Amino acid sequence: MAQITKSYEPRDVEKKWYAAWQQAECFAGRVDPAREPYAIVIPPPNVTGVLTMGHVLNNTLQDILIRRARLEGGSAMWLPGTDHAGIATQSVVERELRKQKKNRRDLGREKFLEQVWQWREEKGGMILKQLQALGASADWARTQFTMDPHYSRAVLKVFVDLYRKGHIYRGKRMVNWCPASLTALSDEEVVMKPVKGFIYRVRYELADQPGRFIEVKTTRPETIPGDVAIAVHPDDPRYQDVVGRKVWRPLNRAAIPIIADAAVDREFGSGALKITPAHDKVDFEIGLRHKLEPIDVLNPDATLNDLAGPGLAGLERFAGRKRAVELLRESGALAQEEAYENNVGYSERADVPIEPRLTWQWWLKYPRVEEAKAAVRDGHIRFYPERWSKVYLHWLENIQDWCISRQLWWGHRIPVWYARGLDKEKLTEADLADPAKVHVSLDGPADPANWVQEDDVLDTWASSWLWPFATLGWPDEEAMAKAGFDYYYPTTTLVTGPDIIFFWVARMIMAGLEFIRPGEPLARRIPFKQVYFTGIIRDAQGRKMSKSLGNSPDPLDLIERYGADGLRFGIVSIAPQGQDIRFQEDRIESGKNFCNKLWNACRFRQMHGGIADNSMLGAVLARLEPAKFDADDHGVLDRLLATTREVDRCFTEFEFSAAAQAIYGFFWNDFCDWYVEVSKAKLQDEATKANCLALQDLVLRQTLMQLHPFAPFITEELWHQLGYGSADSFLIRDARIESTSQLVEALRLVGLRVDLKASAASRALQLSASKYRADKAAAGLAGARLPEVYFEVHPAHAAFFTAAKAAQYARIFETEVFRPGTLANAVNSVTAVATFYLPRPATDTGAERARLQKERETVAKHIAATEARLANQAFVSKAPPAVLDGARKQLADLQAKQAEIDRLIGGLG
RNA sequence: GGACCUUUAGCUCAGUUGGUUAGAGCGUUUCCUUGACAUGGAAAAGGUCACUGGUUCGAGUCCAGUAAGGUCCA
Repeated sequence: MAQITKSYEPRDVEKKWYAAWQQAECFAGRVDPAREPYAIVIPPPNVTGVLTMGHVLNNTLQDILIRRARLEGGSAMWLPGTDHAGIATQSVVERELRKQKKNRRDLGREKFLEQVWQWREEKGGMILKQLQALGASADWARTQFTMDPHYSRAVLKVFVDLYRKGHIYRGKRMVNWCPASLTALSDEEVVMKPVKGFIYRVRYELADQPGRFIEVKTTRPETIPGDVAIAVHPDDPRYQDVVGRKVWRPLNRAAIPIIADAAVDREFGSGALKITPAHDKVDFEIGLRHKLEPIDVLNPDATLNDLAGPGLAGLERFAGRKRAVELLRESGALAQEEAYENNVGYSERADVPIEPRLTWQWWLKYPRVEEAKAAVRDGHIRFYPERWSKVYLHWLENIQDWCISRQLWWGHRIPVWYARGLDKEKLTEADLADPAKVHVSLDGPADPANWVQEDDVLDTWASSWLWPFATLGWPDEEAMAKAGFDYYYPTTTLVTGPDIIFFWVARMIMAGLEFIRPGEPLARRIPFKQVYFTGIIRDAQGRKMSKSLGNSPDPLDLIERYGADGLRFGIVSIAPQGQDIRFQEDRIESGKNFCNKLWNACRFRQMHGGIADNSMLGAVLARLEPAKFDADDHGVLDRLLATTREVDRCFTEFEFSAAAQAIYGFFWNDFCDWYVEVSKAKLQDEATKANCLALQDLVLRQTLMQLHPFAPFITEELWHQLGYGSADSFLIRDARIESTSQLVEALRLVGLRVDLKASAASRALQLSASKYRADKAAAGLAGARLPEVYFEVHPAHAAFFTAAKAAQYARIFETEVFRPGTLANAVNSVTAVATFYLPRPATDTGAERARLQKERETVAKHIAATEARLANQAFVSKAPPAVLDGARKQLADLQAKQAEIDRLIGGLG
C-alpha cells in the first residue's frame, strides 16, 4: 500500500478515478427488477452553454442524489443531454456569419442549417465535458439532444397528435414580437422592466368643431399614425356629446371616430384613450369589438413603415418617437411632456423591448390542465420546498394558450404543408380544416411537389417538455424497451431552478399526463415524483450572477484551485433549502480544507498500524473488543450513530447542506478534535491499540460512505487506501451504505450497544477540558505545557475519571504529569467533572481571587434566575416534568459549583 | 394591485412540535511549529433574535400588525 501523502492533491486523484469509473461502466443505469429504480433526467443545458455556478450547484445535487441511491442499492440512472436552444444557437452562428459580412438569408435555409450542425459538432455540448470535471456520474452512453432524429420525431408526432385532437390551431393574434430575433415569443419569454421615459399629452381636434380638443396620454407617440379611434368610457359625463363624432389624428392626419368602450379607465389622464389595435393588446381587443381595421405602422424589425406617413417612415422606432414628438410640438398638438416610469416587456434572450404585434402563429391549448393541478395538489408530485406548489397552481389557474411557433430556422420545422399557390396570410378557418388545402402529418404529403412546408419552427420548450420520456425512447417501442422505459418512468426526482417552473416543469407534467400510459392512473403517467427547486446563486452583494457584470467565477478555475470535491462540498454546504445563495469563495476554500482534514485523519490511521481486514463491515466489527470500550469509545460511536441518523433524515427531506454540515461537524469536532487526540494515548498501549484502530476503521468507513455523494473522488481514493475495497471494486458502485438501524443491529450482533452514560461522561470531559484550557489561558498560562497538574474528581464522575484513565488525558490537559491531589496557591479550574489545580511560577493570590470572584458572580446570576423560575407556582404546576427536572438539576449543579468556588476562595486565605 | 420569501454575532447562515445560559463556518484578537493536518491546534471578544402588540408558566420559535429588502404574477 502506498504511503498517504502529507496533503491532499486532488488533480491526479480526480483524473484517475473518473477514468476508472468510466472504464468500469460505473455510471450505467441498468434495468434490474431486484433493485429499486432511481432515475433523474438532467435539465438539459443549452447546447451553446458553458458551465456556470448555477450548473455546478444543480448538477452537484443531482449527482449527490444519484450516488446516494447507488450506495443504498438502487439502480441509479442519470440521463444527460443538451437542448438545441433555438434562438441562442441560431444567434451564435449568425454572429459568426456577420463577421464574414454575411447573413443567414444569403446562405438560404438548408446551407445555414448545415452550418449550425457543423457548429454544434465542433463546439456544442462543451458543458457536458465540464460536468465530467465536476465528477458528474451521468450515464453518458444515454446522452440525448433535442434535435436527434428520434427525439425530433417525438416532437413532431406530438404536434400532429395535438393538432388532430384540436389542441393546436393557427391564429392571427397579438404576440410578443422580438424585433432583434425577428420572431414571436411566448409570454414566459418576456420580462417586465421598469423604464424611465416620458409620457405625452396629445390634443386631438374635433373634426366638426375646430378649436375643441380631446386630450390623450401616451408613452408611444410614434404609434399615433396607427390610431384608428379615440375611446372613452360610455358613462363618462365629460364625453357624452362627442361619442360617434370624429377627431383629427395629429400624425398622418386623418379623421378617426370617437367610440365608447367600458374597458377605458376614466381615472387615467383625461379619460380618453387612443386606440392603436396593431400595437397594443388591449387596443386590439377594443378594436375587435368595434370592428376597426388595425393599421400596422411597424416593420418586423420595428422600423416605421410607409403607413406611418411622411416624416416618420423609415425611422427606427426610438428615433421615430423623438421625431413624432417634434412633429406634434410643431403642429401644436403636444400639450405636455412629463417624466414617467412604466413597465416595458423585454425579450429575455435579446434584451430589447418587445413589440406587441399582430401575426399569424401556431397556438397550443394546454392539455390536462386539471390533472396537472391534481397531480401536485394531491401529492403525486411533491415539490421541495412545498411553497412552490402555490406558484405552480396559480399559473395553471390563469393559464393562457401557448404561442409555439417561432420565426427561426434552427429547430423542429412545423409539420404542416400548404397547397402550393395558397396565400398563407388569407386562410380562413374553413381553409385550415380542409385537407386539400392544409396537410398536417408526421411524414408529409405523398406528393410533396404540390405542397409548401410551413416556414416556422417550434419553440424550444415545445420539444423539451417531452424530455422525461422522449429521452427514454418514446414513442418507439423498441427504443423504449432498450432504454428501460417501463422500469425508469416515472423518473424519481427532478432538480431544477424555480425560474423555469412554468417554462418547463409545469409543461412536462402536462405532457406526461397527456401522452404516457393513457387510461392508467395519474401516478403512473406523471414524469417525476419529486421536484427539488434549488436557490439562485448570487454574488457576495446579492446580485444575480451574469456575464455582463462579470461577477461569476469560472467553475473550472475553482476546480483547479480547490479540487472538484472542495467545490462540491463547499457549494452544497452553503445552499440552504429553498433560499438563494450568496456565493463566497472562502466557503469553497473550507470545502478544500475539509478534504485535507479527511485526508490527514486517514493518514494518521495509516501511520499507526497496518491495515487489518477492512473488507466488509462485519470484518471491521469483528475486530472491536466491546469489553475494552471506554467512555470515549462509546462517545464517538454514539456520535457516529447520531450523525448517520441525521444524514439519513436529511436525504429524505432534501436537506443537503444540513447533511454536509452534520458530517463536517462530526468528523472534525467529534472525531478529529477529540477521539483522534485521545487515541494517541490508547495507541501507545498494546492493550487498547487494536480496539482503538478497529473503531477508527469503523468511523472512517462509515464517514467515507456518507461523504461519497458530496466528495466522490477523495472518498474513492481513501476507500482503497484503507483497504475497504478490493482492487477491482469501487466505492461508487459496489459499496452499500448501512442505515442507522442496520448499523445498530450489526453492532448488537458483536455485543455492542452504546452506553449513553459513558457517552455523556466523555462529553462532560470534553467540556471540562475546554473550561480548563480557558481558565488556564485566563491565568496567563495559554499554550504552556505544565510539568504537573492535580485534580479532585467530583463524586458523580469518579467511576469514569479514574487516576489511570486520567493519565491518558495528560496530553489534552497540556501537562506532563496528571494525577489526583490538590495544590495550594494554584490556579483553580472548577469544571463539571473535577477541580483542577495548576501550579504557576509566581503565585498571585489577588489575581486568582478576582478571577474566582468573577466566576462566582456569573454562577450566582444563573442561580438566581433558575431559583426565580422554580419559585413561580405557575411554572411548577404547568411545565412538563422533564423541564422541571432539568431546571432542578441545573440548580443543584450550579449550587455545587458555587460551593466549590467558595471553598477555593476560602483556601486562598 | 395580488401572492410568496427574507430580516438572528462584523459577514454568510443553522435554530425541528414553544422549554436550561440562542449555535456553526468565515472574519477579528491572543497563544501554540507537540509526533495526521499551519489547508492545522487552543482560547477569547462579539447578539435588546427588524419593530409593536397579543397568546402562554415560558416566545428567536405561535398569532396580528408595522417597516425594510427580494422574487414571481397581473
